[in-house]
Amino acid sequence: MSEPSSASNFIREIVAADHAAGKHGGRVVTRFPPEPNGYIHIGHAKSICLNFGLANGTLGGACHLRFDDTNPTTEDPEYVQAIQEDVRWLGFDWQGKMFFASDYFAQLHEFAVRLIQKGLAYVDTLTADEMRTYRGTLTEPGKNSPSRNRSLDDNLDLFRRMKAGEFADGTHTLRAKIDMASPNINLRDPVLYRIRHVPHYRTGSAWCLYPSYDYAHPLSDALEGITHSICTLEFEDHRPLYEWVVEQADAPHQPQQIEFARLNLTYTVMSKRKLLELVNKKLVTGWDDPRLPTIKGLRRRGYTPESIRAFCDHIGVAKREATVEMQLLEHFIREDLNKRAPRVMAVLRPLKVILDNYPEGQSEELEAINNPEDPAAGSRQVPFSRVLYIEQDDFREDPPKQFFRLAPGREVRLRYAYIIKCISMTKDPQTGEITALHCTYDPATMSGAAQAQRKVKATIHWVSADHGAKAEVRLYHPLLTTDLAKVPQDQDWTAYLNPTSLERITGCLVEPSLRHTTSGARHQFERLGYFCTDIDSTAEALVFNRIVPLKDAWAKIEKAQPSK
RNA sequence: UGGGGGAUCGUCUAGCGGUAGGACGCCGGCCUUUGGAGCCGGCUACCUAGGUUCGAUUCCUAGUCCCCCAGCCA
Repeated sequence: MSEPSSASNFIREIVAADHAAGKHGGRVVTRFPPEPNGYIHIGHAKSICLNFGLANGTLGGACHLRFDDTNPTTEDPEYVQAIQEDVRWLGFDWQGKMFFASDYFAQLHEFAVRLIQKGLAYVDTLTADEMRTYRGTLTEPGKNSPSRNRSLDDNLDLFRRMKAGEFADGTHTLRAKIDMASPNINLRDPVLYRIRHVPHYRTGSAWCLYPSYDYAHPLSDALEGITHSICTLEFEDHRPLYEWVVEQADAPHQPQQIEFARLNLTYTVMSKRKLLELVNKKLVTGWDDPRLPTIKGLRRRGYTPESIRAFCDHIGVAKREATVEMQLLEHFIREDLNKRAPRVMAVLRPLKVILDNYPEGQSEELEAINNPEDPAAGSRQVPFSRVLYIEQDDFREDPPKQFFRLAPGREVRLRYAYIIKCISMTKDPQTGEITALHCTYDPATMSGAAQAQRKVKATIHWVSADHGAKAEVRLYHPLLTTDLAKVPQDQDWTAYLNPTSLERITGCLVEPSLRHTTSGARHQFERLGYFCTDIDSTAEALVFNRIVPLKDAWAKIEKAQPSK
């Protein structure tokens, strides 16, 4: 597995230069600041790898995990728990540096009082609608609120009463006094505190006013001694506000905000709002639905943390908007699993094969290599007998050009076993569907035997009918039928959900060694792909998720062929 | 037509005045008891127009296009 390349990027360069110059006292402290209002996804993984990577690469560096829990109406401890699990599962350790913005509520409040005393904040009684009107537009300056020149004492008193719970939600806000005419709308007296008579999952009912992101975030960073506060592009024009807050509140330390482009992936959704919608509307089975790009989803699907880290290391960090092709993610899980996943044989869509010249009632154990990429993985025994199942796709009654597999009169090798020849087939008289193949096997061609050198064009996988275990296999296809960036905002994006994103195949047959597989185990089903035993799987009812198919040269050839 | 950002192969990304490189993808070939893996070769890019310079993807000027901002969300 390719280890973190620590490929350079503009942020790494800035941090390295600062570190070398002894800025921030030579320290490098970053943070991953999720809001606990949803599960994290691979876009967050990019940020996690960046932030932890930056800190880990520096002597004495640290990366904090900080929950940005300033909005109790949407946040939930379930998410706090899940996010911790996911960060840990990805392979990162915050070394005890786990914090909550809510830890700072008292200090944040003190900073607010100071801002009021400095004449830099005021209590406003405008309603939300009025405030919007007063804010102006992108091209017109805003107007000062009538509350803007309240006396210092009035402000202090009103703010005290806000905190004491004397006012209803929405009636008062604390606003920064900056510039209602600023061309940067974020500087038009942004709201610092709003009233919410809602209990907070951590602070209970201690507070009925909660700080806004623009106020809490920079001060939380400052309080923790964050040196480089890395966030996504949409916060770029909040930076002047970020700096204003830290400066004017006389915070102990000035962190540096740096923005980068968030990750987008083709044919999937990467917005918390949309993911929540999928979960709430039960359009997916949950946050861990294997079709989702959530960490929990990827994990259940069978992705390894190593593959996700390798992916994040290779996509780079820059400021231009980018949408990475899903194939790149798939590349990294294939690369990882090719080296470590044991091979087994499984037939997804079984076609019965009867070896007419193989003695009835007889069976033998054949040796099969566990992983040709890893000699240490050893080998196992696979039972062989007269009646087998092969993949329906591996037989064609009327084979097209370049089809090397089984067809009437043709020969093929059974993996780790004999060469067989198709003699005849039986069909369902009603439907015409092929129900079984009659073949003969050549005993001299046992895999590895001296006379086994005869060349055949294909080797196919199989499972012995009497020995195989039944299984359900779940195949996953892209969540969306289009790139959402192309869908107009006012359109219902769920119309572009792929109706066949989940394909459940029952009646699959897997080799007996898989009977005792445990959930989370990953195997390569030879010639098919990499599969992960699902948590739904039991000894009686095996369930596998396809993580990613193997590259399929034949599928490409077939697709390129003129349809006959 | 306010402000803030961004434009390099199909997709990501490097470049920091000196032959535009890598990865994925795609196309060939070799090899193969997985049409997998591996190996070899090829493919295609500097938004436009001027300027500075011996030399510009890089610096300057003027355009063009794309993204973000008018939540008491983050």
